[in-house]
Amino acid sequence: MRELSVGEAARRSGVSVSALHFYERKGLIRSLRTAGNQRRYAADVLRRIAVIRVAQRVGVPLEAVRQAFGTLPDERTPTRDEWAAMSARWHDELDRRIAQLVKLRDSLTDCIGCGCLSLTACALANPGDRLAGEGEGPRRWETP
Amino acid sequence: MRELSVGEAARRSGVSVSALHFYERKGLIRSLRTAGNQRRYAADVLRRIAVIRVAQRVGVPLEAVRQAFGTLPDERTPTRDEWAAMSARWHDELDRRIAQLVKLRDSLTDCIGCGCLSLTACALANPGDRLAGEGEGPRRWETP
DNA sequence: GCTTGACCTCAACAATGGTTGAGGTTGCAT
DNA sequence: ATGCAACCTCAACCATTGTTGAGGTCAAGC
Repeated sequence: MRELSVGEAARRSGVSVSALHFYERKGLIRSLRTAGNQRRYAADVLRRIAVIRVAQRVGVPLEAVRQAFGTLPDERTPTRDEWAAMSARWHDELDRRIAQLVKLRDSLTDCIGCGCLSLTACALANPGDRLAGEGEGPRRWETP
Repeated sequence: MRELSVGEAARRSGVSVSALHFYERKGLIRSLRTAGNQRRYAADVLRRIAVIRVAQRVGVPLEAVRQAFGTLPDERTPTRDEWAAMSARWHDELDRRIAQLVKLRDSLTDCIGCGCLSLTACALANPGDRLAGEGEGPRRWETP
């Protein structure tokens, strides 16, 4: 069986049929149609869905995934190398997220020690690593 | 200055006034009111907001934060120990998220090697660590 | 005492990521 | 050839996390 119906794709990927419709509307996946207008997916749709799920687990919005998929060929199913390149980018993304969380966790540990949770020096209160406030942002909060 | 107006709280925490209103509606923060019905925040609101931001960065929904805040005293401002207990829980949560991401990243590395991205054995396709499929979920996808 | 900026409430709207339902069609098995 | 599950489209709806605007009030300086 070279092509998948929506139902099969849904069962095999673990996402709902309506989600597949939705992804298609958003340009994340693509379907061929039978004479009777029913969707038929090439096998690579399963990889795409897997990537979508990975992205969602790390908080990457679908629009970003769509753009990442933009580097894949549209008509033919991607080669192993093309997938590997995409995977490598996700790997880097994961690295970044992990580093961010580790930093966050360690900051939190420090904050338990110091009693703070919203100081200028506290990474918790400073998202995006824009720590040095430029006039705006959190101020020192005088401990009682 | 023992009490903060919305504007001050917003400037010092880095979130918008409308977000503060929103958090209050959702029961995440609490305000006293002046004779003229304007909000006045106790200083601990800044910590609460910091915690909210941490939570959001790791993908915890506000409702969960509200429940976590349920363990804090409602009337009096929390003691350092009470905050520390909360922080410890967040620390554990962060640990879990980090472990998850690391696993995800390493799985991805493996997948680059094996060329897979949606196999039964692949953690990427199996969120929530429910790896052993019980009949449902992803099936092996025969490599070409 | 008057102006001005900060504040109030309430309702509507926005983006994301879908789900649900109505109303109709396809395709496989018997 | 007919019945039934699976499919189709389209529109409406849902939760989350806010923002925007209208219409009105408060408070502090001049």
